[in-house]
Formats: sequence, structure tokens, C-alpha cells
Amino acid sequence: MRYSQYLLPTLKETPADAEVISHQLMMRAGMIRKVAAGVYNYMPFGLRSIRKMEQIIREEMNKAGAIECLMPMANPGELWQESGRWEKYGKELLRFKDRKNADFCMGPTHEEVVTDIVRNTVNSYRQLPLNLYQIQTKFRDEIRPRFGLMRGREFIMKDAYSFDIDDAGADKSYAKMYQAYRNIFNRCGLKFRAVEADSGAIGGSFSHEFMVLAESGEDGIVSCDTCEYAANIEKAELYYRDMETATATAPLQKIDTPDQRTIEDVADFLNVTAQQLVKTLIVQTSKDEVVAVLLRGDRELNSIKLANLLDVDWALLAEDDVIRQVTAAPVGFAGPIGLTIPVYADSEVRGMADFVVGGNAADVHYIGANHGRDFAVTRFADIRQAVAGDPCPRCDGGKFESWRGIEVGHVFKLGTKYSDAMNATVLNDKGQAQSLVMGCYGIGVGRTVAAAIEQNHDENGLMLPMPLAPFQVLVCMLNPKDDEVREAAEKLYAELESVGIEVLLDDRDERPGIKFKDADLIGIPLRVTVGARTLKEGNVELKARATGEQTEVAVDKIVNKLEQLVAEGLNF
RNA sequence: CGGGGCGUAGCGCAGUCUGGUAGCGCACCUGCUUCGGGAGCAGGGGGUCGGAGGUUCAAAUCCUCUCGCCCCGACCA
Repeated sequence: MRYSQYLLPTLKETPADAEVISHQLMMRAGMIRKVAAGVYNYMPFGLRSIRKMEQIIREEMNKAGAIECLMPMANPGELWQESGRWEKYGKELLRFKDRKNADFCMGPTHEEVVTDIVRNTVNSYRQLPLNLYQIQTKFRDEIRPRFGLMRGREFIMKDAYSFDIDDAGADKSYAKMYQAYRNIFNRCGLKFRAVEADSGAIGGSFSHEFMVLAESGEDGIVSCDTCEYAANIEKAELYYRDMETATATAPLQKIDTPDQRTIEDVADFLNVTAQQLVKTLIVQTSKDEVVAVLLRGDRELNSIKLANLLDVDWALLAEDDVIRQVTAAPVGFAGPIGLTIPVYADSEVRGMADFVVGGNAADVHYIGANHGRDFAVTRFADIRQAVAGDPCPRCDGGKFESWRGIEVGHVFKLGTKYSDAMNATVLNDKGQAQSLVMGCYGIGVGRTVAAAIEQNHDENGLMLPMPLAPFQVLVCMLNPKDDEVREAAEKLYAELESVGIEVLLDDRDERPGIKFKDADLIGIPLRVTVGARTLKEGNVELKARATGEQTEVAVDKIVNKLEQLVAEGLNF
């Protein structure tokens, strides 16, 4: 490709609305342009990386035995009504009507459609296992799209769905996908971790997320410093193997705490640490229950764990008027003593005695409070947010480390949730109808490219690894008006094309400074500079974008050298 | 959904408080010079100031409504 005839609109300045580095660089390098909030054009240069990502995914999926198909973006509402998600999915599901006033939605994921395919075309266990995948544009009307391709509303996703006759088969399908995902992200040169995750709105029983490690990641992850355990912070289990129920030693005492509402206020006022306080949260659930939740003063509630414990869709902190009604006190003085609603306490609270709690009255707290003696706990359970330093639930002595990650892939074991709801059965070897056991597996294509940029850039621009780079080699023709330079660069360009190397020839009539700055910005892994200075010696200059390493190579050796470097997939 | 901020040329911004008929840098076009890390000089094109309504002799500027975009929050007890 000739730069002079290509559409590669680079920006000298960072667009004002781009916050994270991948978004800024994708804009500046002319890879994407925004059309609306969370909706982007893939410009020619960016599309090349996207397509490479897709191809890596496609190859690994095929190798793992999955079969590519393509389902529609516009989904009939009736399929979603059948699964129950038409009501349940919420506002992220973009719904609309066709001219006959029939319900439709833009597919945010395709369990319904793929289940419909399989129930209509697969009748026997002999046709299983089956894994169908597609690489397709999805639409989710996100509350807050942000960070360019990182969280768009419209985005390209690879989604795969496995169908098995039984759990054991589903486990095998899951394991294959898990391995395929490892291969995919390894091929992209990404630093990532597979972590245990909450299965969220898609539903199901078990799942892993593939997290690319990056400061800008939206997800918190913890991993054990000793064993293999790693999990999304939403899911990370906490288990106290030596925790004993604490015994009360102090008497319960009511004390005045005028205007001391927050944990910090109360701790300071009583001259104790937050660890000696137990905070009482009033929580409202999707089933319209109100419960109290007890946590050590410095801990945070994990509302996903709580929702799972209570078997509800969501469990959120109650509105102020509900708190006032339940506690008969102003907000800030809730406590477990005398409450009539169920009280759920974090496991950690079991080991606490003689603590401070709110008094359910204005300006009153209790000290010397004890569960069992002063109030009853409906149930102790793991309901708090994990933090660095917490004990590992899987091994003895391991401690959590924490970091940020970008979720680029997610594998779920779904079970029979959708096949039951949509009556997708096959006959088993005894001739009986049996629900299919499903799994689903997604990769955010654009997000993975963005994540790769988060991990591979410097202050001058992109440094995408060879497998994802839009081109493999940039030939930088300095001063096209110099006949010798032009002819040498043109010849090199033609030769590289003929051996199948993806080459961009910068034949623009621009000053060297502009060409070098653009070269660094767009970050093609290998740059060959053809200029009068080195050409006199019969050489061109070879520079690796990622390392900055630079060397002169004879004109008649450069094609071989580049072929070799590209084949190795490495910057030298 | 709540809070904050911003919409003026392709990009980055000034002008808005204090109303007087739109400007700077980059980019773009023409010419000359220049040519190994974002050149110089000269000339030039491009904006219904997000939209609608209102106040006024006069509105980018003041008022009302509206649309779009960005950020933060949605864990206060």
C-alpha cells in the first residue's frame, strides 16, 4: 500500500474527549473515528488490526473444532420472550419495532438465536458435541460507553456456543475453549490471566474471564501469591479456616455520639480503629425485601455475593427514607440491635466481639456489642469485597495480590438454562428427549486490540506486536524527488510485495520529520528508511519500532532480512 | 439515573463575565525556497458560533427550552 494513496489521517494533537491511552492513540493513528457515543468507524488502518485479530481467533476456534456461522444482528423479539430475557435484560437491550409493529432487538449476545438454530436442526446425541461461533457486530446500549473501543455500544465480538448431551461433555467443550483462548491471547503477545468470575446477567454456573493486565482496566482482580487461584474481585472467595466464634467479654453499653455518622467519625470519636466497628448496611433487593448487612467497619460490601446468597437479581443499598423507616433513626446510626428485618453478617464478623454498632437512634451508638448475646444473626456468609492481603481460599498461607485488568474474553458453562427455556432437546441413546447442556464463549475483538495497545505503546505512539500490527514493514522514502532514493524505495516496495510481506510505502512528498513522527505514531514494527545518505554506501536503515534498535543493511540483503524477521514474528 | 463540565473551521483552542456583526495555532490549497526527527516566506479557501424560541436597534455573548458529547458517582450508614 502506498501511503500517498491510502486514507491514514493521523492527528498531531490528542483529541480532547479521549481519556485512555489506547483511545487516544487509535484516534491519533487514524484507526478509528467516532460516529456517536460508543459507536465508531473502523478506518482502513484500524480495520487491518481488527481483521488480524479476527483471523487469529478464527484459526484457533477452527482448530478447537468450532464451526463458524453468522447470525443476524436484528433478532425477533419472540425468541427473547421465549427465553424470558425480553423482560429481564434491561435497557442495554435496544428494542425496536418493524413496519408490522413486531418486536425486534439488536442482538447483544446470541444464546436465543443459536439455541433456535440447534433445536431446529439437531435431533440426535450422535450429532454432538457441536460448537457454533460467529464474529459479528453486537449492540449493547451501555449506560456509560467510554474509552473508545474499550466499552462501545456497538462492537465486534466473537461468540461461540457449545452443545453437549451431558455435563461431562460440556466440561470438555469448556476446557477446549479455555485452551483455545489461552492460545489466542498468547498469539497476540498479551500479558493476561484467566480468572474465576461471576457469571452475571448471561446466567449459568461457572465461568472464567480472560484479563489483560493494564492500569486502565475497569476490573479488579485478585490472585494468590502462592497457588494458582485468581478471581475477579466480584467473585473472589474469602474463607477463614481458623475462624472461631468470638466470645463476649464486655457489657453492652449505650453511649452518646452526637452527630457522628460515618465510620471515620465514630472511630475517631471513640478513639478506636475502624476494625473495631461493625457497620450496618440496609439493603433492598430486587424481590423488594429489606435486609440488614453487617461488615467490619473498614470492609466493603460485595453486592454481587449478597445477591447470589439471597438468590435475587440485585441487592443495593436502600434509599434514605427506607433506612429511616427500618431503623427509626436518621441515616448514619443503623445497628443490628432491635432490628426486625433479617440480619446477614459477613463471616469475618463471627470472629469479632465487643464491637461498636449504631444505636438505631439519633446520636447513639453501642459499645461492647456482641452477636448471639445482643442480637441474632440470620446467617453468616462471605459477602464482602476481597482486598490485597486477604487469605487465599484454596491454599494454606497464600495471600491475595490485586491489580487491574481488561476483560477481553469470557467463558461460561451455561448448563440447560436456555435449552430448558426454549425446549432445545435431542434424543439420547435410549431414545429419550434430553435438554442440551450449553456453554458460551466470547471475545471482544476491538477491545482486545485496544488492550494490546494499552500494553504496547510509548510516548511516541503505537507499538503493536507483529501479529496485530496493521502492516509488517514500513518503507520510508525520504525525499521522493531524489531519483535514486525514489527508485531504490520503489524497487524495495515491489520486492516486498512480491514475497508477500505487508508493506506500507511512505511515498508522500513530506519532510523527513513528518514521516518519522508519523512512523513512530502508527508504529509499524519494522521500518526501513531509504535516504540519500545511506544509499551512497549501498545501504538502507532498518529500525525496530518496539526496541528502537537500528542498523544499516545492504540494499541487496534487506528483503531476505525482512522476510526472516517477519517470519519470526519478532522485532529483532 | 444523580452530579459536574463542554459544544465556536478537519484537530487543538481564544472570544462569552462587560452584547456592536468571529479570531489564533496546526491541517488544507497556490507559488518560491527548503529537505534525516512535525521548515520559512508570500498569497488563499473554509465556520447559519450544536439546535429552537425569546430579550434587544444589535446576540457566539443575556434568558428559556432542547439535542449532543465528556468526566465522576451510583458503597453514605
